[in-house]
Amino acid sequence: MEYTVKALARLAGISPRTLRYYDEIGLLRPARVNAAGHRLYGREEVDKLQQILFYRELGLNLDRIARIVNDPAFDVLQALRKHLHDLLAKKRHLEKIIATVEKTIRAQEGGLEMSDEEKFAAFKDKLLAENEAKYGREIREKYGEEAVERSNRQFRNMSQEDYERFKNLEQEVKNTLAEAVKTGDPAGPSAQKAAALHKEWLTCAWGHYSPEAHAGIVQMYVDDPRFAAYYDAIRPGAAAFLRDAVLVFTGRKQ
Amino acid sequence: MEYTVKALARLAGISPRTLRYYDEIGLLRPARVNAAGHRLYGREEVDKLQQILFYRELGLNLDRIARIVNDPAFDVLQALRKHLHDLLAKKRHLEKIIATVEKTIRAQEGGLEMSDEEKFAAFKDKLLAENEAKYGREIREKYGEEAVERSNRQFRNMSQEDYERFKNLEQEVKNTLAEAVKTGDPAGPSAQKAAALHKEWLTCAWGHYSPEAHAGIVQMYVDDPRFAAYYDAIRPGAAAFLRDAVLVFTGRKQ
DNA sequence: CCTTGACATTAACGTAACGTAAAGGTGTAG
DNA sequence: CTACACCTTTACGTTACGTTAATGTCAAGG
Repeated sequence: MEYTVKALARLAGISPRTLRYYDEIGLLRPARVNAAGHRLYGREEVDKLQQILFYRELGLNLDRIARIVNDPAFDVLQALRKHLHDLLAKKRHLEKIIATVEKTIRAQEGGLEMSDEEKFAAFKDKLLAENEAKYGREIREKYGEEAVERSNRQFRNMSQEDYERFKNLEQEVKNTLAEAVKTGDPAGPSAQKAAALHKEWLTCAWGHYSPEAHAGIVQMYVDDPRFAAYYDAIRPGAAAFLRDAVLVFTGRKQ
Repeated sequence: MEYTVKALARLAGISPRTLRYYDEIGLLRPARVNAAGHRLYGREEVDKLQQILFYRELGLNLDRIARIVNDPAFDVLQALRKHLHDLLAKKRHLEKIIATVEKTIRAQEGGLEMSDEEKFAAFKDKLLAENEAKYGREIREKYGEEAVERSNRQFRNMSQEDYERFKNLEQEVKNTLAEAVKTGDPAGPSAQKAAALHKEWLTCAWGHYSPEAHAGIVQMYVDDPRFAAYYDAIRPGAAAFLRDAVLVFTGRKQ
Protein backbone atom coordinates (compact mmCIF):
# COMPACT_ATOMS: atom_id res chain seq x y z
CA MET A 1 0.00 0.00 0.00
CA GLU A 2 2.91 2.32 -0.57
CA TYR A 3 3.12 4.32 -3.74
CA THR A 4 6.18 5.62 -5.54
CA VAL A 5 5.92 8.98 -7.26
CA LYS A 6 5.07 7.44 -10.57
CA ALA A 7 2.42 5.10 -9.16
CA LEU A 8 0.69 7.82 -7.19
CA ALA A 9 0.95 10.18 -10.12
CA ARG A 10 -0.76 7.69 -12.41
CA LEU A 11 -3.37 6.97 -9.81
CA ALA A 12 -4.19 10.62 -9.44
CA GLY A 13 -3.78 11.52 -13.08
CA ILE A 14 -1.01 14.03 -12.49
CA SER A 15 2.68 14.07 -13.27
CA PRO A 16 5.52 12.90 -11.00
CA ARG A 17 6.97 16.38 -11.32
CA THR A 18 3.86 17.79 -9.71
CA LEU A 19 4.30 15.50 -6.69
CA ARG A 20 7.95 16.52 -6.31
CA TYR A 21 6.90 20.12 -6.59
CA TYR A 22 4.25 19.68 -3.90
CA ASP A 23 6.91 18.12 -1.71
CA GLU A 24 9.27 20.99 -2.44
CA ILE A 25 6.78 23.67 -1.43
CA GLY A 26 5.67 21.64 1.59
CA LEU A 27 2.15 21.08 0.31
CA LEU A 28 2.32 17.28 0.34
CA ARG A 29 5.32 15.53 1.87
CA PRO A 30 5.81 11.78 1.34
CA ALA A 31 5.17 9.48 4.30
CA ARG A 32 8.78 8.44 4.24
CA VAL A 33 11.86 8.32 2.08
CA ASN A 34 13.62 5.02 1.61
CA ALA A 35 17.37 4.33 1.69
CA ALA A 36 17.69 5.15 -1.98
CA GLY A 37 16.12 8.54 -1.41
CA HIS A 38 12.89 7.57 -3.12
CA ARG A 39 9.65 9.17 -1.95
CA LEU A 40 7.01 6.78 -0.65
CA TYR A 41 3.39 7.78 -0.05
CA GLY A 42 0.83 6.00 2.13
CA ARG A 43 -2.94 6.09 2.70
CA GLU A 44 -2.92 9.44 4.45
CA GLU A 45 -1.02 11.09 1.67
CA VAL A 46 -3.35 9.67 -0.95
CA ASP A 47 -6.31 11.12 0.89
CA LYS A 48 -4.63 14.47 1.30
CA LEU A 49 -3.74 14.53 -2.36
CA GLN A 50 -7.36 13.90 -3.19
CA GLN A 51 -8.34 16.92 -1.14
CA ILE A 52 -5.64 18.99 -2.76
CA LEU A 53 -6.76 18.05 -6.24
CA PHE A 54 -10.35 18.72 -5.33
CA TYR A 55 -9.58 22.28 -4.33
CA ARG A 56 -7.20 22.69 -7.22
CA GLU A 57 -10.04 21.75 -9.52
CA LEU A 58 -12.04 24.58 -8.04
CA GLY A 59 -9.36 26.98 -9.16
CA LEU A 60 -7.87 27.86 -5.77
CA ASN A 61 -4.17 28.56 -5.78
CA LEU A 62 -1.75 26.25 -4.01
CA ASP A 63 -1.08 28.78 -1.29
CA ARG A 64 -4.67 28.78 -0.13
CA ILE A 65 -4.98 25.04 -0.62
CA ALA A 66 -1.98 24.55 1.66
CA ARG A 67 -3.70 26.53 4.39
CA ILE A 68 -6.95 24.63 3.92
CA VAL A 69 -5.49 21.14 4.07
CA ASN A 70 -2.70 21.76 6.57
CA ASP A 71 -4.35 24.10 9.06
CA PRO A 72 -7.50 22.57 10.56
CA ALA A 73 -8.36 25.92 12.16
CA PHE A 74 -8.45 27.60 8.76
CA ASP A 75 -11.85 28.98 7.81
CA VAL A 76 -12.54 27.01 4.67
CA LEU A 77 -16.03 28.39 4.31
CA GLN A 78 -14.83 31.97 4.23
CA ALA A 79 -12.07 31.09 1.79
CA LEU A 80 -14.60 29.43 -0.47
CA ARG A 81 -16.94 32.40 -0.29
CA LYS A 82 -14.18 34.77 -1.24
CA HIS A 83 -13.18 32.43 -4.00
CA LEU A 84 -16.73 32.29 -5.25
CA HIS A 85 -16.85 36.06 -5.25
CA ASP A 86 -13.68 36.18 -7.36
CA LEU A 87 -15.05 33.58 -9.71
CA LEU A 88 -18.26 35.51 -10.23
CA ALA A 89 -16.31 38.67 -10.96
CA LYS A 90 -14.19 36.73 -13.40
CA LYS A 91 -17.32 35.40 -15.06
CA ARG A 92 -18.83 38.86 -15.44
CA HIS A 93 -15.59 40.10 -16.94
CA LEU A 94 -15.49 37.14 -19.31
CA GLU A 95 -19.05 37.80 -20.43
CA LYS A 96 -18.22 41.41 -21.15
CA ILE A 97 -15.24 40.64 -23.30
CA ILE A 98 -17.11 37.84 -25.04
CA ALA A 99 -19.74 40.39 -26.01
CA THR A 100 -17.07 42.76 -27.27
CA VAL A 101 -15.35 40.06 -29.28
CA GLU A 102 -18.67 39.05 -30.80
CA LYS A 103 -19.39 42.65 -31.68
CA THR A 104 -15.98 43.03 -33.23
CA ILE A 105 -16.45 39.87 -35.26
CA ARG A 106 -19.88 40.98 -36.48
CA ALA A 107 -18.46 44.35 -37.46
CA GLN A 108 -15.74 42.69 -39.50
CA GLU A 109 -18.08 40.15 -41.02
CA GLY A 110 -20.47 42.93 -41.99
CA GLY A 111 -17.78 43.83 -44.50
CA LEU A 112 -17.39 47.16 -42.85
CA GLU A 113 -13.90 46.30 -41.74
CA MET A 114 -14.07 47.85 -38.31
CA SER A 115 -12.16 51.00 -38.97
CA ASP A 116 -9.35 52.27 -36.84
CA GLU A 117 -11.71 55.01 -35.83
CA GLU A 118 -14.20 52.56 -34.49
CA LYS A 119 -11.48 50.77 -32.63
CA PHE A 120 -10.45 54.13 -31.33
CA ALA A 121 -13.98 54.82 -30.24
CA ALA A 122 -14.22 51.46 -28.54
CA PHE A 123 -11.00 52.17 -26.81
CA LYS A 124 -12.13 55.61 -25.73
CA ASP A 125 -15.23 53.96 -24.46
CA LYS A 126 -13.13 51.64 -22.42
CA LEU A 127 -11.05 54.56 -21.19
CA LEU A 128 -14.20 56.26 -20.03
CA ALA A 129 -15.28 53.08 -18.33
CA GLU A 130 -11.96 52.81 -16.57
CA ASN A 131 -12.15 56.40 -15.69
CA GLU A 132 -15.52 55.84 -14.23
CA ALA A 133 -14.24 53.00 -12.12
CA LYS A 134 -11.73 55.41 -10.61
CA TYR A 135 -13.58 58.67 -10.57
CA GLY A 136 -17.05 57.40 -11.30
CA ARG A 137 -18.87 58.72 -8.32
CA GLU A 138 -17.32 62.16 -8.61
CA ILE A 139 -18.03 62.46 -12.31
CA ARG A 140 -21.57 61.25 -12.09
CA GLU A 141 -22.25 63.53 -9.16
CA LYS A 142 -20.74 66.50 -10.93
CA TYR A 143 -22.05 66.05 -14.44
CA GLY A 144 -25.11 63.95 -13.93
CA GLU A 145 -25.99 60.37 -14.67
CA GLU A 146 -27.37 60.61 -18.18
CA ALA A 147 -24.73 63.08 -19.31
CA VAL A 148 -22.23 60.26 -19.10
CA GLU A 149 -24.52 57.77 -20.80
CA ARG A 150 -25.41 60.19 -23.54
CA SER A 151 -21.78 60.89 -24.17
CA ASN A 152 -21.03 57.24 -24.69
CA ARG A 153 -24.01 56.70 -26.98
CA GLN A 154 -23.17 59.79 -28.97
CA PHE A 155 -19.62 58.67 -29.35
CA ARG A 156 -20.53 55.25 -30.62
CA ASN A 157 -23.15 56.49 -33.05
CA MET A 158 -20.92 59.07 -34.65
CA SER A 159 -20.81 58.88 -38.42
CA GLN A 160 -17.64 58.74 -40.43
CA GLU A 161 -17.92 62.41 -41.44
CA ASP A 162 -18.66 63.46 -37.90
CA TYR A 163 -15.67 61.56 -36.81
CA GLU A 164 -13.46 63.29 -39.39
CA ARG A 165 -14.73 66.65 -38.24
CA PHE A 166 -14.20 65.62 -34.66
CA LYS A 167 -10.63 64.65 -35.31
CA ASN A 168 -9.87 67.84 -37.23
CA LEU A 169 -11.32 69.92 -34.43
CA GLU A 170 -9.18 68.08 -31.96
CA GLN A 171 -6.11 68.96 -33.98
CA GLU A 172 -7.20 72.59 -34.31
CA VAL A 173 -7.72 72.85 -30.57
CA LYS A 174 -4.26 71.53 -30.02
CA ASN A 175 -2.60 73.86 -32.49
CA THR A 176 -4.41 76.93 -31.26
CA LEU A 177 -3.83 76.00 -27.65
CA ALA A 178 -0.11 75.52 -28.28
CA GLU A 179 0.11 79.05 -29.66
CA ALA A 180 -2.08 80.51 -26.95
CA VAL A 181 -0.09 79.06 -24.07
CA LYS A 182 2.92 80.97 -25.35
CA THR A 183 1.11 84.27 -24.89
CA GLY A 184 0.49 83.39 -21.26
CA ASP A 185 -2.86 85.21 -21.27
CA PRO A 186 -5.97 83.01 -20.83
CA ALA A 187 -8.14 86.02 -21.65
CA GLY A 188 -6.25 86.90 -24.83
CA PRO A 189 -7.68 86.39 -28.33
CA SER A 190 -5.83 83.17 -29.22
CA ALA A 191 -6.72 81.63 -25.87
CA GLN A 192 -10.37 82.53 -26.43
CA LYS A 193 -10.19 81.05 -29.91
CA ALA A 194 -8.87 77.84 -28.38
CA ALA A 195 -11.75 77.87 -25.89
CA ALA A 196 -14.24 78.39 -28.71
CA LEU A 197 -12.77 75.55 -30.73
CA HIS A 198 -12.89 73.38 -27.66
CA LYS A 199 -16.57 74.20 -27.32
CA GLU A 200 -17.09 73.05 -30.93
CA TRP A 201 -15.20 69.89 -30.26
CA LEU A 202 -17.16 69.23 -27.11
CA THR A 203 -20.46 69.81 -28.83
CA CYS A 204 -19.43 67.41 -31.53
CA ALA A 205 -18.45 64.79 -28.96
CA TRP A 206 -21.42 65.14 -26.67
CA GLY A 207 -24.12 66.17 -29.07
CA HIS A 208 -25.08 69.08 -26.86
CA TYR A 209 -23.48 71.94 -25.00
CA SER A 210 -23.72 73.77 -21.70
CA PRO A 211 -21.29 76.27 -20.20
CA GLU A 212 -21.46 74.49 -16.83
CA ALA A 213 -20.44 71.16 -18.30
CA HIS A 214 -17.77 72.91 -20.33
CA ALA A 215 -16.27 74.52 -17.25
CA GLY A 216 -16.57 71.23 -15.44
CA ILE A 217 -14.80 69.13 -18.00
CA VAL A 218 -11.78 71.38 -18.35
CA GLN A 219 -11.40 71.23 -14.58
CA MET A 220 -11.35 67.47 -14.96
CA TYR A 221 -8.57 67.81 -17.53
CA VAL A 222 -6.51 69.31 -14.74
CA ASP A 223 -7.59 66.85 -12.04
CA ASP A 224 -7.42 63.60 -13.95
CA PRO A 225 -3.79 62.64 -14.53
CA ARG A 226 -4.58 60.98 -17.83
CA PHE A 227 -6.20 64.01 -19.39
CA ALA A 228 -3.58 66.21 -17.78
CA ALA A 229 -0.87 64.17 -19.45
CA TYR A 230 -2.65 64.46 -22.79
CA TYR A 231 -2.88 68.22 -22.73
CA ASP A 232 0.38 68.89 -20.98
CA ALA A 233 2.12 66.95 -23.73
CA ILE A 234 1.14 69.77 -26.10
CA ARG A 235 2.98 72.15 -23.84
CA PRO A 236 3.55 72.03 -20.09
CA GLY A 237 0.73 73.72 -18.23
CA ALA A 238 -1.60 73.52 -21.20
CA ALA A 239 -4.32 71.74 -19.24
CA ALA A 240 -4.49 74.45 -16.58
CA PHE A 241 -4.22 77.15 -19.24
CA LEU A 242 -7.14 75.70 -21.18
CA ARG A 243 -9.20 75.55 -18.02
CA ASP A 244 -8.49 79.21 -17.28
CA ALA A 245 -9.29 80.18 -20.86
CA VAL A 246 -12.59 78.32 -20.71
CA LEU A 247 -13.46 79.88 -17.37
CA VAL A 248 -13.07 83.28 -19.02
CA PHE A 249 -14.91 82.06 -22.12
CA THR A 250 -17.89 80.92 -20.11
CA GLY A 251 -17.89 84.14 -18.11
CA ARG A 252 -16.85 82.51 -14.85
CA LYS A 253 -13.77 84.63 -14.48
CA GLN A 254 -13.28 88.37 -15.13
CA MET B 1 3.31 66.07 -29.78
CA GLU B 2 6.00 63.69 -28.63
CA TYR B 3 5.49 61.62 -25.54
CA THR B 4 8.06 60.27 -23.12
CA VAL B 5 7.40 56.88 -21.59
CA LYS B 6 5.83 58.35 -18.52
CA ALA B 7 3.58 60.74 -20.46
CA LEU B 8 2.33 58.06 -22.84
CA ALA B 9 1.91 55.63 -19.98
CA ARG B 10 -0.27 58.08 -18.11
CA LEU B 11 -2.24 58.84 -21.22
CA ALA B 12 -2.93 55.19 -21.84
CA GLY B 13 -3.36 54.23 -18.22
CA ILE B 14 -0.52 51.73 -18.21
CA SER B 15 2.92 51.68 -16.61
CA PRO B 16 6.20 52.89 -18.13
CA ARG B 17 7.55 49.40 -17.56
CA THR B 18 4.90 48.02 -19.89
CA LEU B 19 6.01 50.38 -22.66
CA ARG B 20 9.64 49.38 -22.21
CA TYR B 21 8.58 45.76 -22.27
CA TYR B 22 6.63 46.26 -25.48
CA ASP B 23 9.72 47.89 -26.96
CA GLU B 24 11.86 44.98 -25.78
CA ILE B 25 9.68 42.32 -27.41
CA GLY B 26 9.26 44.43 -30.54
CA LEU B 27 5.56 44.95 -30.10
CA LEU B 28 5.70 48.74 -29.99
CA ARG B 29 8.95 50.54 -30.78
CA PRO B 30 9.28 54.27 -30.06
CA ALA B 31 9.31 56.63 -33.03
CA ARG B 32 12.83 57.69 -32.11
CA VAL B 33 15.35 57.75 -29.32
CA ASN B 34 16.94 61.05 -28.40
CA ALA B 35 20.59 61.74 -27.59
CA ALA B 36 20.08 60.83 -23.94
CA GLY B 37 18.69 57.45 -24.93
CA HIS B 38 15.15 58.43 -23.98
CA ARG B 39 12.28 56.84 -25.89
CA LEU B 40 9.98 59.23 -27.72
CA TYR B 41 6.60 58.26 -29.16
CA GLY B 42 4.57 60.09 -31.82
CA ARG B 43 1.03 60.01 -33.23
CA GLU B 44 1.45 56.70 -35.02
CA GLU B 45 2.69 54.98 -31.90
CA VAL B 46 -0.19 56.35 -29.86
CA ASP B 47 -2.65 54.93 -32.36
CA LYS B 48 -0.90 51.61 -32.46
CA LEU B 49 -0.86 51.46 -28.69
CA GLN B 50 -4.59 52.06 -28.68
CA GLN B 51 -5.06 49.08 -30.97
CA ILE B 52 -2.77 46.97 -28.83
CA LEU B 53 -4.67 47.83 -25.67
CA PHE B 54 -7.96 47.18 -27.39
CA TYR B 55 -6.95 43.64 -28.25
CA ARG B 56 -5.27 43.17 -24.91
CA GLU B 57 -8.56 44.07 -23.28
CA LEU B 58 -10.16 41.25 -25.25
CA GLY B 59 -7.78 38.85 -23.58
CA LEU B 60 -5.56 38.04 -26.56
CA ASN B 61 -1.96 37.35 -25.74
CA LEU B 62 0.78 39.69 -26.90
CA ASP B 63 2.06 37.23 -29.43
CA ARG B 64 -1.18 37.24 -31.37
CA ILE B 65 -1.61 40.97 -30.88
CA ALA B 66 1.82 41.51 -32.42
CA ARG B 67 0.78 39.60 -35.52
CA ILE B 68 -2.51 41.48 -35.74
CA VAL B 69 -1.09 44.98 -35.49
CA ASN B 70 2.19 44.42 -37.34
CA ASP B 71 1.15 42.12 -40.15
CA PRO B 72 -1.60 43.64 -42.30
CA ALA B 73 -2.06 40.32 -44.11
CA PHE B 74 -2.91 38.54 -40.85
CA ASP B 75 -6.40 37.12 -40.70
CA VAL B 76 -7.82 39.03 -37.77
CA LEU B 77 -11.27 37.59 -38.21
CA GLN B 78 -10.09 34.03 -37.90
CA ALA B 79 -7.96 34.89 -34.90
CA LEU B 80 -10.95 36.50 -33.22
CA ARG B 81 -13.16 33.53 -33.96
CA LYS B 82 -10.67 31.15 -32.45
CA HIS B 83 -10.32 33.48 -29.50
CA LEU B 84 -14.08 33.56 -29.06
CA HIS B 85 -14.14 29.80 -29.11
CA ASP B 86 -11.51 29.69 -26.36
CA LEU B 87 -13.40 32.26 -24.34
CA LEU B 88 -16.62 30.29 -24.54
CA ALA B 89 -14.87 27.14 -23.41
CA LYS B 90 -13.36 29.10 -20.54
CA LYS B 91 -16.78 30.37 -19.62
CA ARG B 92 -18.31 26.92 -19.57
CA HIS B 93 -15.48 25.72 -17.40
CA LEU B 94 -15.94 28.65 -15.07
CA GLU B 95 -19.64 27.96 -14.76
CA LYS B 96 -18.95 24.37 -13.87
CA ILE B 97 -16.55 25.17 -11.10
CA ILE B 98 -18.77 27.96 -9.83
CA ALA B 99 -21.54 25.40 -9.46
CA THR B 100 -19.21 23.06 -7.60
CA VAL B 101 -18.01 25.80 -5.27
CA GLU B 102 -21.59 26.77 -4.54
CA LYS B 103 -22.46 23.18 -3.83
CA THR B 104 -19.47 22.86 -1.54
CA ILE B 105 -20.42 26.03 0.31
CA ARG B 106 -24.00 24.91 0.74
CA ALA B 107 -22.82 21.57 2.04
CA GLN B 108 -20.64 23.27 4.65
CA GLU B 109 -23.29 25.80 5.56
CA GLY B 110 -25.82 23.02 5.98
CA GLY B 111 -23.82 22.19 9.07
CA LEU B 112 -23.03 18.83 7.64
CA GLU B 113 -19.38 19.76 7.39
CA MET B 114 -18.71 18.18 4.04
CA SER B 115 -17.00 15.05 5.18
CA ASP B 116 -13.79 13.78 3.73
CA GLU B 117 -15.84 10.99 2.26
CA GLU B 118 -17.98 13.43 0.36
CA LYS B 119 -14.91 15.20 -0.87
CA PHE B 120 -13.62 11.83 -1.84
CA ALA B 121 -16.81 11.10 -3.67
CA ALA B 122 -16.68 14.44 -5.44
CA PHE B 123 -13.15 13.69 -6.37
CA LYS B 124 -14.01 10.24 -7.61
CA ASP B 125 -16.74 11.88 -9.60
CA LYS B 126 -14.21 14.16 -11.12
CA LEU B 127 -11.93 11.23 -11.79
CA LEU B 128 -14.72 9.50 -13.61
CA ALA B 129 -15.39 12.65 -15.57
CA GLU B 130 -11.75 12.92 -16.52
CA ASN B 131 -11.71 9.30 -17.38
CA GLU B 132 -14.67 9.80 -19.58
CA ALA B 133 -12.96 12.63 -21.38
CA LYS B 134 -10.15 10.27 -22.23
CA TYR B 135 -11.90 6.98 -22.66
CA GLY B 136 -15.47 8.19 -22.78
CA ARG B 137 -16.56 6.82 -26.07
CA GLU B 138 -15.08 3.41 -25.42
CA ILE B 139 -16.63 3.10 -21.99
CA ARG B 140 -20.05 4.25 -23.03
CA GLU B 141 -20.00 1.98 -26.02
CA LYS B 142 -18.92 -0.96 -23.93
CA TYR B 143 -21.07 -0.52 -20.85
CA GLY B 144 -23.93 1.56 -22.08
CA GLU B 145 -25.00 5.14 -21.59
CA GLU B 146 -27.16 4.91 -18.48
CA ALA B 147 -24.86 2.46 -16.76
CA VAL B 148 -22.38 5.26 -16.43
CA GLU B 149 -24.96 7.78 -15.32
CA ARG B 150 -26.47 5.40 -12.81
CA SER B 151 -23.06 4.71 -11.39
CA ASN B 152 -22.44 8.38 -10.80
CA ARG B 153 -25.84 8.96 -9.23
CA GLN B 154 -25.48 5.90 -7.06
CA PHE B 155 -22.08 7.05 -5.93
CA ARG B 156 -23.26 10.51 -4.97
CA ASN B 157 -26.35 9.29 -3.17
CA MET B 158 -24.51 6.78 -1.07
CA SER B 159 -25.29 7.08 2.65
CA GLN B 160 -22.66 7.30 5.32
CA GLU B 161 -23.16 3.62 6.31
CA ASP B 162 -23.09 2.51 2.71
CA TYR B 163 -19.93 4.42 2.32
CA GLU B 164 -18.35 2.76 5.34
CA ARG B 165 -19.32 -0.64 4.00
CA PHE B 166 -18.00 0.34 0.62
CA LYS B 167 -14.65 1.35 2.07
CA ASN B 168 -14.37 -1.79 4.16
CA LEU B 169 -15.12 -3.95 1.16
CA GLU B 170 -12.48 -2.11 -0.79
CA GLN B 171 -9.97 -2.94 1.90
CA GLU B 172 -11.07 -6.57 2.03
CA VAL B 173 -10.71 -6.90 -1.71
CA LYS B 174 -7.21 -5.54 -1.46
CA ASN B 175 -6.17 -7.81 1.37
CA THR B 176 -7.63 -10.93 -0.20
CA LEU B 177 -6.24 -10.06 -3.58
CA ALA B 178 -2.77 -9.51 -2.12
CA GLU B 179 -2.83 -13.03 -0.66
CA ALA B 180 -4.35 -14.56 -3.79
CA VAL B 181 -1.75 -13.14 -6.15
CA LYS B 182 0.93 -14.98 -4.18
CA THR B 183 -0.73 -18.33 -4.99
CA GLY B 184 -0.46 -17.49 -8.68
CA ASP B 185 -3.72 -19.33 -9.41
CA PRO B 186 -6.68 -17.20 -10.59
CA ALA B 187 -8.97 -20.20 -10.24
CA GLY B 188 -7.84 -21.00 -6.68
CA PRO B 189 -10.05 -20.46 -3.61
CA SER B 190 -8.48 -17.21 -2.39
CA ALA B 191 -8.59 -15.72 -5.89
CA GLN B 192 -12.24 -16.67 -6.17
CA LYS B 193 -12.89 -15.14 -2.77
CA ALA B 194 -11.29 -11.93 -4.02
CA ALA B 195 -13.50 -12.03 -7.09
CA ALA B 196 -16.59 -12.55 -4.93
CA LEU B 197 -15.64 -9.65 -2.67
CA HIS B 198 -15.06 -7.54 -5.73
CA LYS B 199 -18.54 -8.40 -6.88
CA GLU B 200 -19.90 -7.21 -3.51
CA TRP B 201 -17.92 -4.02 -3.78
CA LEU B 202 -19.08 -3.41 -7.33
CA THR B 203 -22.71 -4.02 -6.41
CA CYS B 204 -22.34 -1.56 -3.59
CA ALA B 205 -20.82 1.04 -5.91
CA TRP B 206 -23.17 0.60 -8.82
CA GLY B 207 -26.35 -0.42 -7.10
CA HIS B 208 -26.75 -3.40 -9.40
CA TYR B 209 -24.74 -6.26 -10.80
CA SER B 210 -24.21 -8.15 -14.03
CA PRO B 211 -21.50 -10.63 -14.89
CA GLU B 212 -20.85 -8.91 -18.22
CA ALA B 213 -20.23 -5.54 -16.60
CA HIS B 214 -18.09 -7.23 -13.99
CA ALA B 215 -15.92 -8.86 -16.62
CA GLY B 216 -15.81 -5.59 -18.50
CA ILE B 217 -14.70 -3.46 -15.63
CA VAL B 218 -11.83 -5.67 -14.56
CA GLN B 219 -10.60 -5.59 -18.14
CA MET B 220 -10.65 -1.81 -17.84
CA TYR B 221 -8.55 -2.07 -14.70
CA VAL B 222 -5.89 -3.59 -16.89
CA ASP B 223 -6.33 -1.21 -19.82
CA ASP B 224 -6.61 2.07 -17.97
CA PRO B 225 -3.20 3.06 -16.57
CA ARG B 226 -4.79 4.77 -13.59
CA PHE B 227 -6.72 1.78 -12.38
CA ALA B 228 -3.79 -0.42 -13.31
CA ALA B 229 -1.54 1.68 -11.08
CA TYR B 230 -4.04 1.44 -8.25
CA TYR B 231 -4.23 -2.35 -8.29
CA ASP B 232 -0.64 -2.98 -9.22
CA ALA B 233 0.40 -0.96 -6.18
CA ILE B 234 -1.08 -3.77 -4.05
CA ARG B 235 1.24 -6.17 -5.79
CA PRO B 236 2.66 -6.11 -9.33
CA GLY B 237 0.39 -7.87 -11.75
CA ALA B 238 -2.58 -7.65 -9.39
CA ALA B 239 -4.79 -5.94 -11.98
CA ALA B 240 -4.32 -8.69 -14.54
CA PHE B 241 -4.67 -11.34 -11.85
CA LEU B 242 -7.96 -9.91 -10.66
CA ARG B 243 -9.24 -9.83 -14.21
CA ASP B 244 -8.36 -13.48 -14.71
CA ALA B 245 -9.94 -14.42 -11.39
CA VAL B 246 -13.14 -12.60 -12.31
CA LEU B 247 -13.21 -14.22 -15.73
CA VAL B 248 -13.19 -17.56 -13.99
CA PHE B 249 -15.69 -16.33 -11.41
CA THR B 250 -18.14 -15.24 -14.08
CA GLY B 251 -17.64 -18.48 -15.99
CA ARG B 252 -15.88 -16.91 -18.94
CA LYS B 253 -12.78 -19.00 -18.55
CA GLN B 254 -12.38 -22.73 -17.81
C1' DC C 1 29.75 -10.22 -13.72
C1' DC C 2 28.00 -7.01 -16.75
C1' DT C 3 24.59 -4.83 -19.34
C1' DT C 4 20.09 -3.17 -20.19
C1' DG C 5 15.98 -0.86 -19.06
C1' DA C 6 12.97 1.23 -16.12
C1' DC C 7 12.64 3.56 -12.53
C1' DA C 8 14.42 7.26 -9.09
C1' DT C 9 17.04 11.71 -7.67
C1' DT C 10 18.55 16.90 -7.86
C1' DA C 11 19.60 21.11 -10.41
C1' DA C 12 18.37 24.42 -13.34
C1' DC C 13 16.30 26.88 -17.06
C1' DG C 14 11.78 28.23 -19.58
C1' DT C 15 7.05 29.90 -19.59
C1' DA C 16 3.64 35.28 -19.72
C1' DA C 17 3.53 39.75 -18.78
C1' DC C 18 4.98 42.48 -16.42
C1' DG C 19 6.25 44.59 -10.91
C1' DT C 20 9.89 46.03 -8.39
C1' DA C 21 14.25 47.36 -6.83
C1' DA C 22 19.04 48.78 -7.72
C1' DA C 23 22.53 51.54 -9.74
C1' DG C 24 23.48 55.11 -12.50
C1' DG C 25 22.91 59.02 -16.29
C1' DT C 26 20.53 63.69 -17.59
C1' DG C 27 18.34 68.06 -17.28
C1' DT C 28 16.40 71.88 -15.13
C1' DA C 29 14.89 74.90 -11.38
C1' DG C 30 16.16 77.16 -7.31
C1' DC D 1 25.91 73.74 -6.88
C1' DT D 2 22.61 70.83 -5.51
C1' DA D 3 18.07 68.84 -5.33
C1' DC D 4 14.71 66.61 -7.70
C1' DA D 5 12.39 64.50 -11.34
C1' DC D 6 12.97 62.30 -14.93
C1' DC D 7 15.31 58.71 -17.89
C1' DT D 8 18.22 54.34 -18.72
C1' DT D 9 19.66 49.11 -18.27
C1' DT D 10 20.07 44.90 -15.55
C1' DA D 11 18.08 41.46 -13.21
C1' DC D 12 15.35 38.94 -9.94
C1' DG D 13 10.36 37.62 -8.36
C1' DT D 14 5.82 36.04 -9.59
C1' DT D 15 2.59 30.78 -10.67
C1' DA D 16 2.64 25.99 -11.28
C1' DC D 17 4.69 23.28 -13.13
C1' DG D 18 7.27 21.12 -18.17
C1' DT D 19 11.45 19.85 -19.80
C1' DT D 20 16.04 18.52 -20.26
C1' DA D 21 20.49 17.01 -18.19
C1' DA D 22 23.40 14.44 -15.38
C1' DT D 23 23.48 10.89 -12.23
C1' DG D 24 21.99 6.95 -8.97
C1' DT D 25 19.45 2.40 -7.93
C1' DC D 26 17.45 -1.99 -8.71
C1' DA D 27 15.89 -6.33 -10.76
C1' DA D 28 16.16 -9.36 -14.80
C1' DG D 29 18.70 -11.59 -18.43
C1' DG D 30 22.96 -13.14 -21.11
